[in-house]
Amino acid sequence: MPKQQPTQPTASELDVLQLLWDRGPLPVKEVHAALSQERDIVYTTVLKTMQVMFERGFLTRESAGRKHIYAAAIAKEDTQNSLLDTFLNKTFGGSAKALAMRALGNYQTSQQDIDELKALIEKLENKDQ
Amino acid sequence: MPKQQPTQPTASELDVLQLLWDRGPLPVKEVHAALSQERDIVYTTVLKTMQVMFERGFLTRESAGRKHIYAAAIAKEDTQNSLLDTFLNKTFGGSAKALAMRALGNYQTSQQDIDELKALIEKLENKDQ
DNA sequence: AACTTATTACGACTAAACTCGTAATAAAAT
DNA sequence: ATTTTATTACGAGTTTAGTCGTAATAAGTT
Repeated sequence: MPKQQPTQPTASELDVLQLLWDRGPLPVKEVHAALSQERDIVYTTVLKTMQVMFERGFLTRESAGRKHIYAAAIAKEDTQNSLLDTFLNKTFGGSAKALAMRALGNYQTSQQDIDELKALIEKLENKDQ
Repeated sequence: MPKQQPTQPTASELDVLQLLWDRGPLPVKEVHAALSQERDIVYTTVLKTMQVMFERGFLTRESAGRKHIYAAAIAKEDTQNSLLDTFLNKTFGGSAKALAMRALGNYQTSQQDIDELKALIEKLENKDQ
């Protein structure tokens, strides 16, 4: 089901994508500002990363005066699905159930989370038969 | 909850670990034989990988005549938990529920899987209150 | 003991991701 | 028009993982 992109974004590319998915198109300056709050990183490093991502087709951009405004060119869900597929196979031998149960068992779940999960399971159960 | 190991195994180190977790302690020769069925890989590449893993503390070994028998030194569940934690944060913004639902939605689930999930959710619900 | 073979040890090469410094460019300000 | 400033472009260095070839070692064989 998950659509495999030609190549997957790397870890630091994913950092950039998360930002653009969250906040919409941004110039390099703002991406740098945001990432700087998390870790030490120089402006040109972010710039270079985003230029490479543009070449790789992960970002689009448009000129606004002297600067470029970059936007995510790949969908958040598709990208997550692709990464999930890889991770699932490498680490959990492809067992979605094992992964799901571990995730739920290891972390807090609110009552609302539980309700959503119940609804999903209901749906899966009906789909099956 | 997931115990963070000093460092995490890389992709090809994980291949070795999966084998040792499945089949118990093995000499390099057998690990190479098994991995060769999946992809082209030279004996000394596997040897080197396992030597590095030994230095990193991921494997133990004991001498048996001229050869070494290697065993996994880190537990499967702990390792999966650690990798899951990293992946969850990087790719799903730390939302275990989002990850679980996506995994379940994207892949086939048997009736037995569903039953196990229901049981887990039941348990979570009771734990919460 | 010399020879063959199985295995390990070691070092070097490659590729990818990441990083940053410097140069070039283009806009804005004087 | 010249200077300053913001931004991009480019290239090179670093690190990590992965790969493999060759040399060394130790066991088994003749």
